[in-house]
Amino acid sequence: MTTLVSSDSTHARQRNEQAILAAAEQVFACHGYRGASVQGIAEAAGLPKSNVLYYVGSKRQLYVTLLERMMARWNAMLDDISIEDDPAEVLEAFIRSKMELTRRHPQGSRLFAAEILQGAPFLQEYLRGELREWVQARARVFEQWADKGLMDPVDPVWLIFLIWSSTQHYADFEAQVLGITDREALSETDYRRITDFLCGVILKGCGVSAGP
Amino acid sequence: MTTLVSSDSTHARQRNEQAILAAAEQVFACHGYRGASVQGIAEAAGLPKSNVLYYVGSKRQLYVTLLERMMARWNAMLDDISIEDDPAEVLEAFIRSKMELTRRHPQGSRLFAAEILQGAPFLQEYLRGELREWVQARARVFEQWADKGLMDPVDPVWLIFLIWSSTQHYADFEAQVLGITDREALSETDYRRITDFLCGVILKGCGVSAGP
DNA sequence: GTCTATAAATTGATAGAC
DNA sequence: GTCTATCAATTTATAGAC
Repeated sequence: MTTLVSSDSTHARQRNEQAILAAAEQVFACHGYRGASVQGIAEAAGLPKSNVLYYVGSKRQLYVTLLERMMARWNAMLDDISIEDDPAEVLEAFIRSKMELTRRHPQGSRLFAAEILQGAPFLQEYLRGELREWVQARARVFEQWADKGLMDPVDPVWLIFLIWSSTQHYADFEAQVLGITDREALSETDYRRITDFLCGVILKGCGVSAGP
Repeated sequence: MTTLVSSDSTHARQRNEQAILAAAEQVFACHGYRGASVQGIAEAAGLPKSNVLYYVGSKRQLYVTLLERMMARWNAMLDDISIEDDPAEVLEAFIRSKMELTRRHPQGSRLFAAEILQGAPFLQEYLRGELREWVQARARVFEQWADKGLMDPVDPVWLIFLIWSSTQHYADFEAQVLGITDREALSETDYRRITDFLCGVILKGCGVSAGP
């Protein structure tokens, strides 16, 4: 009995929470933390405002939950590398997985951008800790590749930022991309072509040739 | 007499308006249109809220004024090119002037990013009109260069987006860049090195060799 | 769990004293 | 020109009926 009831309410809870998270990601991405209103999120989720606050506690908690979900997606993308790996394979996989994150989670990507844009008040710790060490570990590998003549001696941190920025652009500046290219949306073919373009230019640009 | 008085008030007006514009650019860039409050802008400008509204009319007018100022800076950067020009020179000048815009006007660049992030409600017309034609005109020149074998046959629009995104990144994601590189600010030397890096990788990456 | 009502603070904007 | 006082609307959040 309790099982049946709690099963029903659990389903209702899960369904509502998912609707709220999706709606909130869109609204926070569009207007930033301060610009987003719980009212607006509730309307986008098709629920009364009170229900939204009942489920998520507060606007602040909701925002943190969304940031954490986006960080989890981001971390799932970051696999380890070593000097023995092939530079071309690693850089290409790097670009492709980052672009896939943009394509699959454009709202989350924009939410992340809005957070950084306001000075990253909620993500300072993550940026200066976890993420910084990840970047520096990769940078060291890139430098060793350059020492072995496998790629040009470019600054590895600027290279990582180049990959991040050029892929992130298609989420954050989607409105500009669509306006200039006169599209309603980017198709999977568009994404494939853009990714191929970025792989081609960036790999060639830092002197990495195709794998063995 | 009238001249003297109006001269004084004109100076006061100009001084206050400049303070308001600078403060508003910072606050709008940080929190977006909806997230910014006239109160917050007034505090940043060191003026009472009423005075801000007295000078600029309304929050909306202030925002539009700032967008127009940023568009003017942007347009001042966009010089014409033709098939006779040297691809290496043009692409390098393109990257350098865009990076200079980022360096000189980081707040304005972030304001622009926040506007696009929310779907460009105020800039739709500009994006689908003026800017789109400018991009397509350049794209045609790039294609003719590729036909003449002066550069690789890459999609010119994706190439323009690559240049825009990789330079814009150092304004929009400044908080991330500073956090990861453990800096307080980017120095002029940093900007020079990043610009050199981007010129090197992008020009080499699309098969453009150094000028004659 | 769901909803209405409401509290307490803040929003953009204006009126009017000085 | 500058400021205080104030408007109506909206903000986050909670209390309590059902």
